Amino acid sequence: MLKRETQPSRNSLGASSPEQRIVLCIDFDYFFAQCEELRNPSLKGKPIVICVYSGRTPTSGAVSTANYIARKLGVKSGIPIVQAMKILKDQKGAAFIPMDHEYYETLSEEIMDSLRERADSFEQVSVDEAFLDITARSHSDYGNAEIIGKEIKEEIRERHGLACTIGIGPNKLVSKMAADSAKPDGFRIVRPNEVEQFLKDLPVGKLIGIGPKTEKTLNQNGIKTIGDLAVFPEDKLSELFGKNLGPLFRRMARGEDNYPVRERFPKQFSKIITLKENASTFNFRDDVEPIAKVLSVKLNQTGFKSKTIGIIVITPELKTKTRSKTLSYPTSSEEEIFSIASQLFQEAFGSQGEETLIARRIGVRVANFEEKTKRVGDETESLSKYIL
DNA sequence: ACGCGCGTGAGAC
DNA sequence: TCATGTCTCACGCGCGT
Ligand SMILES: Nc1ncnc2c1ncn2[C@H]1C[C@H](O)[C@@H](COP(=O)(O)OP(=O)(O)OP(=O)(O)O)O1
Ligand SMILES: [Mg+2]
Repeated sequence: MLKRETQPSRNSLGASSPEQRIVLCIDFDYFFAQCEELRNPSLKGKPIVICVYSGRTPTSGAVSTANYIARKLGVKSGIPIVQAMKILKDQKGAAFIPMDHEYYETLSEEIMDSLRERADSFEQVSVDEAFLDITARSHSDYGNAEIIGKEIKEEIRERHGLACTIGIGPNKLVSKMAADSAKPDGFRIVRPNEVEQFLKDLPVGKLIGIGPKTEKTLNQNGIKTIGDLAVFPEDKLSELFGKNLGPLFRRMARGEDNYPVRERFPKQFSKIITLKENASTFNFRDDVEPIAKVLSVKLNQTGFKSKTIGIIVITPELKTKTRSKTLSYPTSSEEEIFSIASQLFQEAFGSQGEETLIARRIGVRVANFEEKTKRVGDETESLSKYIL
């Protein structure tokens, strides 16, 4: 019962008519865990859990990712480490490895650099994921796109030793969903005339941007599949999700997405730590200063300065509270970040009186960047990452 | 009406 | 039965212009 699938554009072939793009999405398989296998091949065949230890107790923390052997048993991103330990307690040789983000970042950069050369335009979405616009070099031909995609996949395996999954489609949204449907070690093309069939029977929650909260609301309104969402009255959706998000969801359900593949630049940096014990007051020099230092160094290394400095407090109930302050000038100074963050913490925890805010985790954020040196074509603000 | 600053919430990785 | 860390975007509100 779906209707159309793309939106403007009729033309075929030739240059870059608005929606004859071909977009490739590449996503490395169980990335952090696969990186660990790469430097320690004896791990292969065993369950691997990449852990973010918070330092609260020796085992407290969460799982960053797990390889597919562990995943089959129920270990996945975000669950408590102890829960993963319980799941794997009878598995011989299960490996719990502390996250080594720098190492993964290094491998990622090497691969991303080689990918960038293979695209008309390139967008790195995360440490293990990127979009390549390959419209021109495939001449808008999916046969050519298939050849290019398979070349890339094998090149990464041969040159870098990593398995990845590639999805190809008429836009970022579809290419990403194609990749999601094919992992691990997969390759999938969804052509424009296949988009509707591809999407229609998937649960709405599989749509990028529809998380647990939105899915629940949709389900309560009888919307179970992406196909349901695609034909649900637009005004009702606007009522439920607002006049922008409602229609947006509907367009996404139709596989429509005009958002260009373009380089991204960071807009904020933050650092959050978990306190050894919950606290409503703490030693700024011990807790806040090192955070300010890290952020200052990062700003200086990347050549950004920020006008907005904020703090983040996560309560024992895991609610997030934030306070922020915008300066009339941009800064990267450690002292300044430290001093403003401290002020905001004082304020938030009520220097005197006030109800007592209790923190489980605290953090600092810098945002509102101005570039120190040059600036490249940063552009507009817009709706979601995936649609016009 | 618009842009900005601020706080919150949702989502992705 | 414990719940990381980092980032992006949307929304709603108040405010000044
Ligand atoms: N909730 C999280 N907390 C911390 N780190 C995360 C989280 N989710 C993902 N990551 C990190 C670890 C992942 O290896 C990496 C890439 O994420 P993602 O592509 O979603 O999973 P993955 O690469 O491990 O598995 P796969 O892509 O095969 O499903 O980002
Ligand atoms: Mg991945």
